Amino acid sequence: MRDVRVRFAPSPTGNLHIGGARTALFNWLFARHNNGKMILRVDDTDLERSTGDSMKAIIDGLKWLGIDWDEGPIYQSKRLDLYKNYADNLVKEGKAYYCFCTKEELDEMRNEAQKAGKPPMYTGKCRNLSADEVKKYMDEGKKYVIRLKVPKEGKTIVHDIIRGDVEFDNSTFDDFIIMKSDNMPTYNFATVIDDYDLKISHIIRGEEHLSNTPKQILIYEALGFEKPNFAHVSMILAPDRSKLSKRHGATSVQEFRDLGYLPEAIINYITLLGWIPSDGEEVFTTEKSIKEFTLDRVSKNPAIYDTKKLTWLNGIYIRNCDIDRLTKEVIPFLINKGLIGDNYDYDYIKKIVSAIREREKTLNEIADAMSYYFNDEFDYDEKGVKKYFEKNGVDNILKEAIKVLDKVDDFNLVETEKAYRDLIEKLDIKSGDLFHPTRLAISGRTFGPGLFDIMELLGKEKTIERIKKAVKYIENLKGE
RNA sequence: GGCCCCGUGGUCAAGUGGUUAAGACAUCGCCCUUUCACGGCGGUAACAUGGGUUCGAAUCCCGUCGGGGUCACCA
Repeated sequence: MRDVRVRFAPSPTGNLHIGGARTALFNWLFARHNNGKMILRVDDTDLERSTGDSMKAIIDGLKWLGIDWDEGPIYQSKRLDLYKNYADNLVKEGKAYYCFCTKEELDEMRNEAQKAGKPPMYTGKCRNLSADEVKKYMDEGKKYVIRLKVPKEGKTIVHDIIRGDVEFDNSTFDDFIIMKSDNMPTYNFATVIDDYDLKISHIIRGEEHLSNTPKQILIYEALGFEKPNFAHVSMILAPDRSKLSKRHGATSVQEFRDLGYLPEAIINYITLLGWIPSDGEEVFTTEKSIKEFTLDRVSKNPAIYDTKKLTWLNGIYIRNCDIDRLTKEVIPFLINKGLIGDNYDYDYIKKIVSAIREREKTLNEIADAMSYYFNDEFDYDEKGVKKYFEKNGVDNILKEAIKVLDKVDDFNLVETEKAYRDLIEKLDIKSGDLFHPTRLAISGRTFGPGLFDIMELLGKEKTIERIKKAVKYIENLKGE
């Protein structure tokens, strides 16, 4: 087998969506598995729609995910001479020809074909123009494109690693354009030339390109190039089985990042959309997928992405994440929510993160769950109030709690718990009668880390202050 | 519309002629527990459909239906 060289070739017309990310990932896994090279190429021959911002977004997205490349980015727009030369040669060899048809003429052709109930194909009007005619039109300065002479008979077969052989009848293709009138190559033409020029061994791309592949093969054959191997990965669909778009919520890796997902969780998840290790274990490192990744194990079915599973995976990665890294990841979310400013106490935040992380699934959720550590003004959970604060005698229990907590000198997890346990015994109440209202008083919530963890983190002063405030609140409730 | 791809529970997904049709997420119930989460145990739930081939089909063939893609001087 020749050296493995693969490429990811986005067109810079938007950000990196999860489908593109998965295509990049599968290329990358394949390259790394085979000790091959990964090449990043930018298919920017559409001058109208290509933007630098979008390219930057795609590169950022890839880097953030940890997908790197060995060569590139290579911009097609900077290699125009290459395409032009090959196109001119094809014309010289009689394998392609100049076409001077105008947009209006083409539209008319299409309309007539439609009327006749035939597919809207180019009729080959300029296919047999004489040299004189060509010269005449050229001299007149008429705009032209270059079309490939497609054989009218025979079949073109795509040998696809994932799908097997796929046959196409050549009669279903017309003489398609390879060079546009602005001297830019069309996608199919530029792709073939670059893939050849860059010595790409395996073209791994989305299924939407499968129908284009026979055309590309026709170009390979006209040019006399050796063909690469093809593998078309199924598409990722929205939950309603339609094509992914903005209305389906987060679809780009940037959006998932802003929602608080970790890159390794996203990588793990999108790998799972079409591939699974031989042991069936669904949580795995990239080392493992690199080691095991082969194309013949890639699924043919289109996949619908399910954020629930992504979220579950993210929770696992959050729980296993290095605490310093996790803290650093959470801080921007905290700042964003206005919970902390630029001068923050890193060690304090780290302690809170470590108390909270195991019950949250995204960085965003962690930041939300941390609010009461920084913010004294919070509302009590409504259901919690009904359940715990409106119970007879809670105010007295909490008053007793204040007294015992006040006597705790070393205000830590062990000592506060000891004080509480003693109080429960003394008052002869159930632990929940004290724990639940206290939790609500100091955090406003009915769930969260262990009660004494919260107390220790909050410190004596704030803990007691908040319980006092809750007592007042409860007395107010009774007064009404 | 022509051509092409795909069709196993709500979702991902094992399975390649003989299985009680795995597993994971989600969902439901129970257990653990000061709460929530984690974890553990258990439940509900699938071979799109009709014909073949075969002793025997989720697995092979054909039709139908459904979904998707593509047919541009977009990529």
